[in-house]
Amino acid sequence: MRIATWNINGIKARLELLVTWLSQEKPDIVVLQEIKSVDEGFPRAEIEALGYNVETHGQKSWNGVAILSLLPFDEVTRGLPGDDSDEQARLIEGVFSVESGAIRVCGIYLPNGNPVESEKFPYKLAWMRRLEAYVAERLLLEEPFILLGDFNLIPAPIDAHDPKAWWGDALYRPESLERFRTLSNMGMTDALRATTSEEAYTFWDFQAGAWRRNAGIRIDHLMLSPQAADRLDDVRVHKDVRGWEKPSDHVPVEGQFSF
DNA sequence: ATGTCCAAGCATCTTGGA
Repeated sequence: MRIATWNINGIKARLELLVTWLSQEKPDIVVLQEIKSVDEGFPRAEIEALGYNVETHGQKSWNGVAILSLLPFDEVTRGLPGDDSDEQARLIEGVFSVESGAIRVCGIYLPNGNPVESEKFPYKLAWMRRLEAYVAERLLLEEPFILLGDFNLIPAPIDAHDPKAWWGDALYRPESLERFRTLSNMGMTDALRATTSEEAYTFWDFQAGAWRRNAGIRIDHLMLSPQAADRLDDVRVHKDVRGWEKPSDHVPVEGQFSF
């Protein structure tokens, strides 16, 4: 089974790109971030035409997440618990049946957190604390649980072309990395790093010729419960998609599993 | 030095967000 994450940066502007990629790759499950659309505005018919079941958790203008799946959904959960005043659409989870039982796939768009001096940075850290509580509950289920998406976090120096330039940014500073490490310490495995110690960027800014200079960062991750990590075969970053017509600034990252 | 792109609105540019 192939399970992918992709920050699409606007579903309406990228529909053609997404349809091309889905038709070519036919992944089983895809989580999308930054759909920048309300649920009613999501172009579900075009994606359903490719055989996908579609569940969205959108909002106007910003954020918004979705799951596309060739398998039918057994359950869908929208939103991260822990703060009733939080109206940002950043989490959607689906449960699917496979031969060995159930798998749980949770797509997230973790807050960017910049500028660090603004209220956005404490919101990011608080969101990550809430995510830890959520993950702790999921781990108790002892099922294959795949937490994937745009984490807006650079885990280590190898994950940036110019780590010194990023140090201090909300994506790469001690408070953020401490929260990310906590997820690891709880038992969630960084799938890409379980398969390679090579550079593997997933984002290249639209600005400053970042793609041309390969000035990328790795911020899109698959984090796996032990039961999911046991079934991981490989991880593939679809780097070539960044060079396609009218690309997103992120590329798809795909985990291959023996489910 | 700055370089880009998307969504939305009392709109055809401006603004906020990344």
